[in-house]
Amino acid sequence: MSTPRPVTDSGDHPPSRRERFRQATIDEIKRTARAQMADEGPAGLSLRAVARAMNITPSALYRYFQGIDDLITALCVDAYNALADAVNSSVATVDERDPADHAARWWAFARGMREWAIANPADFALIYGTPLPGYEAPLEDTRPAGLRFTGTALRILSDAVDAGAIDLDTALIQHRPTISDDLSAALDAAGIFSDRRGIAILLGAWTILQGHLTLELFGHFEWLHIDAGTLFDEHVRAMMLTMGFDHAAAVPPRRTPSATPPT
Amino acid sequence: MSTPRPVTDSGDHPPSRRERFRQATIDEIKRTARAQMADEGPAGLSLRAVARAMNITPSALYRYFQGIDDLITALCVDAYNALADAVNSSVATVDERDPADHAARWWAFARGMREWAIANPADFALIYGTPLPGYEAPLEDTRPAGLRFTGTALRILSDAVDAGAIDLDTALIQHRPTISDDLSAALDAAGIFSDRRGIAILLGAWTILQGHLTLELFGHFEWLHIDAGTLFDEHVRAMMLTMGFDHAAAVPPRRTPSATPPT
DNA sequence: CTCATGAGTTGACGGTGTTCTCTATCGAAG
DNA sequence: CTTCGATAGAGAACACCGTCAACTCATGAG
Repeated sequence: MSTPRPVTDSGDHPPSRRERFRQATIDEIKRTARAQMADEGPAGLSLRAVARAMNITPSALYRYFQGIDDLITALCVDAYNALADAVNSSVATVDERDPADHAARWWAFARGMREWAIANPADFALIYGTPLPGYEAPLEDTRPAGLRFTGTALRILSDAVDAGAIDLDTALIQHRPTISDDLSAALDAAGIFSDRRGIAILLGAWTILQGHLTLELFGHFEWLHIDAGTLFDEHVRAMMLTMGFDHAAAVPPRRTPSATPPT
Repeated sequence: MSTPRPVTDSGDHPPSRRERFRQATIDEIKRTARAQMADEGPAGLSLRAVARAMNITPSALYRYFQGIDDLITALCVDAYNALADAVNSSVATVDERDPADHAARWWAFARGMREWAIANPADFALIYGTPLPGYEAPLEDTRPAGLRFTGTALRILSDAVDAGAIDLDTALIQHRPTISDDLSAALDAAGIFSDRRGIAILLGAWTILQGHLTLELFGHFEWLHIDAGTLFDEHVRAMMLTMGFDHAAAVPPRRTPSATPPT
């Protein structure tokens, strides 16, 4: 489906000299594009500017990407993976201390997401902000990477429910959403969330994270001169109470003092 | 500050023939620009395309707007005002039935916002989505319109607290955010929310609305094949419980059956 | 009637994504 | 070591974009 891209590799046994150079160029293009995106947002990305920064002709980029849409897709996949890596490593530091502290795992997940978003605002905007004008993400390339993040959240919540750290009956969210048969079958196969209320809880949590991060990163808290970090913690705390977490009252201390992220 | 724009009006007593024509042209430009924005999002707006649609030269537009940024600012202000009008009229229909039903007022506010956002996704993205690449909104023009919306929410919540429909002590959000002295003074002058917990409650509600609407409008619920309308109601319901509303258990019937908005 | 002011056009500049044609180099096969 | 196909890149062109300067022409006020 997406293979008409000009590629060198026929077999994949040893990365030949040419293929290594090719991969290095692809990496440099993506790196340059990300740097440019960081300056003026995802919509400010420009093939010609990337080429200029690399001392290369714009048309030369077409040896590596079919066009700017293809480059954007690659950046989207990288961003999804980077976000998933960030939250996974954040949760992992809890796991190696006490894998049974499910509330701490969720805190690590939420804070890990925020820290990644603040460190990489352009990537966050790319995947969770306004869709780019003429661009439609090819889901067959993008979805797997995107589901890694969702999967981590799903696993944390599912584990918490199984361990009794979340009591679905005391959760304020009691909705059982109707979901597609595909997803339903996938969940049953994975043996998680046979109680559909978990889906609603996950969606509610996602909504709050998305809401806070878009408001914060897109500058809507600035005129309030409010401490966004503390506010985020309060949102997570309230969210955990509505989710049915048992011990959510205590906000764990923050690793980094509440510094305003550089805008 | 923003008056070097070429304007005709010296006095404002009778709108002269010229000024009427001028205003009509301005309206047509904004209408054309909004139609174009609706097609391919805020970042897809193009002065030349607007001029083309109006059978006019691009440079002619500079008689009416200093540049594309100035046009964007005008569209932002219009969007803020349209949103405020939408939620105000939505709340007004409740008020003329029973102004003391504070839960119903909040429901009307929330649903009014969603209905407006679904009907005008480009305008929503313009003011609450990813900031446009080179554009920085001039706050002195934009803020007053933006505050109309905030003010409506503030008033509904304040009234609800005063009437006892919201019990701040039972709210899950107990945070008292530190806010700027300006805002603090303004609140005191208006005699609302001397209890700062109300601010946190307002911010929490705003976060959920923003989160749900960006997720829904930017297409992140599509692969779930979920009923976004029902999900929204559940989010509002849970939100009202965390806010300390007393009778939030019942979701009021929807006026429009949950039809998927045209994408 | 005069004439400044407004609306509008024309043409240019530098920027953008994209495509086509051409050249030089690399790497492997003979 | 030579040959030759594949690859990387250059260059020019096209249509689009925002913006500006100079110019024309009609309007409306004195």
